[in-house]
Amino acid sequence: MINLDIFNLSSREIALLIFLAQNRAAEKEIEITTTQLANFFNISQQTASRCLLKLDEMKVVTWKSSPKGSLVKLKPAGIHILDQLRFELEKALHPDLTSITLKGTVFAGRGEGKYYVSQPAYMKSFRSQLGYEPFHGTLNIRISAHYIDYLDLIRGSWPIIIKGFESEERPFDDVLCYPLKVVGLDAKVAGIFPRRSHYGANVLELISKVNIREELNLENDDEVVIEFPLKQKEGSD
Amino acid sequence: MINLDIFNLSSREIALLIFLAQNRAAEKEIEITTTQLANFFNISQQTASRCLLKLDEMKVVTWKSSPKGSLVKLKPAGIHILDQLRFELEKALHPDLTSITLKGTVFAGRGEGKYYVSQPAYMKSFRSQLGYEPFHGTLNIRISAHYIDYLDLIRGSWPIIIKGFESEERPFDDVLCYPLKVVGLDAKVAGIFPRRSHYGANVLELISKVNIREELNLENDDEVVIEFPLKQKEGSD
DNA sequence: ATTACTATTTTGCGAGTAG
DNA sequence: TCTACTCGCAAAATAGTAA
Repeated sequence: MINLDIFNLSSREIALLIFLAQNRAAEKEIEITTTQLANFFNISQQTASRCLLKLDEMKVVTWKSSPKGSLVKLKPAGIHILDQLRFELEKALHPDLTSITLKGTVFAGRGEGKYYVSQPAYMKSFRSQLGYEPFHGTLNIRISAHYIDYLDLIRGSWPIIIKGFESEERPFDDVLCYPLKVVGLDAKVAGIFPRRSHYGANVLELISKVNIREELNLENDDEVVIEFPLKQKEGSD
Repeated sequence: MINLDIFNLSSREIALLIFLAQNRAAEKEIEITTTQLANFFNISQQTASRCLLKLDEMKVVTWKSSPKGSLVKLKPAGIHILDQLRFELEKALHPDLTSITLKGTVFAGRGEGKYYVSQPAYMKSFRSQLGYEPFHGTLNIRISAHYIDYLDLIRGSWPIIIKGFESEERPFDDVLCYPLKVVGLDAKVAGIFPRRSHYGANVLELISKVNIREELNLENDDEVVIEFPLKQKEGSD
C-alpha cells in the first residue's frame, strides 16, 4: 500500500488546490466566494463550501469565511500535496528516468544544521532509519538557479521521517531525509531541507556518516553534483 | 466554467492512471490484477475492478480481463489527461511564470502540413477560430532536445480546436492549435503537432497568416525561438 | 487464482432555505 | 449578497459469492 496525501482528497479538492495555487493562494490570502468556485468547477455552491471546509479541516488551507465572502491561503501542507502530485506525475510521464541530477555550491552555514543533527534523540532514529549515525555536522549546498525546480521535485517524494521530540527548552520537529548520492563519494548521503524553508528556497543540507567536506576536500564555492535516485517499486504492494 | 478531462475522473482514477504510466503502461500492455491494485491503493478488489472498467469505458485505457488477470495499456487520451494535469500543476507551482520558451531549428518537411492546412474546410474554421486564414504551408521546427519536455507541457494546455470533417476520400481529424509567438515576428502564430505524433516527438509545425520562412528569412537549420504564453484567467468563471 | 455480479451500506450531491 | 444548515435522493463503496 502506498501512502500519499492525495488519496485523502477527491479530484475536486485537488483541482481546487491547483486553482488556488494558480491564483497565488500559496503566497497570500486570496478573496474568493463559494459561488465563484461553484461556477468555475460547475458544481453547486454548497459543494464548493463543503470542499473548502474539508480542505480547512485537513489543515491544508486557512479559511476565513464571512457573509461577505472567503479568504483562503494554502498552508505548507497544501503546497506539499501539489508537490507530491508533481513528483508522481513526473515519474509517470518519464518512466525511464532513473535519477534527478542537481548542481550546487558549498557554503558555510551558521552551524544550525550541526546543532539539530547532533541531538542525541535524533541520532538513535538516524541509525535505525538511515542505517548510520551521521557525522555531527551538515554540508550546506546552495543549489544553482537552474536546478531549483528539481529541488521542489525532490520535496514531493516520500522522505524517510526522523521523528521529532520535545526537549526541556523547545520542541524538535520531524526531520525529513531524502536519500541521495553525491558524485564522487561512496558513502550514503541524505538531504534535509532547512527548517521552515519553502518555495524559492535553494538550500539543501547534506548529512552522511562521513564528513563530506573533508572527504571530498571541499572549499566554499566548490561545486557539488548530487543525484537523487528515482527507484520506484514496480507494481507490487 | 473550465473544461478539463480531469473533472470526469475521481482522484482514484487519476491515481490509477499515474500508477499505470509509472509502470510503463503508456508504452506497452502491462499485466496487473485487480487485487494488486486494491492492495496498492487500499481499496476493495471490486472497486479496483470498477475503476478499470470506467477507464476502459472512457476510452483512456485498453483493458483485457480474464480469469488469469488483466492486461492494461494507456491510450493517447489517457496520457493526455496526465499532460493536462501536469500543465495545470506547473501553472499552480509557478504562478509567476508568464511564458514557456522553446528553441528549435527549421527543417524542410514533406509538404504534408501544407496539404492539410490548405483544405478549404479547415480554412473557414481557421478564420473564425484563430482570426486569420493561415498561409498555405507550415514551417517545420525540430525542437532541441533540452526543450522537448516543454513541448509536452504545451500539449497539456487546452488548444483551439479546428473541427475535422469528412472528405470523399478520407476523414480529416480535428486540428489542435496552440497559440504562440515566434521571437522576431509580430504576426500571430499557432503551433500544431503533426498527426499521430506523441511522446518523444520533437517536431512542431507553425502556421501563421504570413509565410514565416520568408518573413524571417529562414534557411534550414536556422534557429527559431518560440514563446508559449501562459495567460491564465484570474479567478473568474 | 482470477473477474465481476448482486445486495446492502455509506458517502456525497444539490435544492431549499436560515442566519 | 454571502455561508452553510437539513433533507431527500443518487452515486459509489464494500461484502459475499458465482463463474
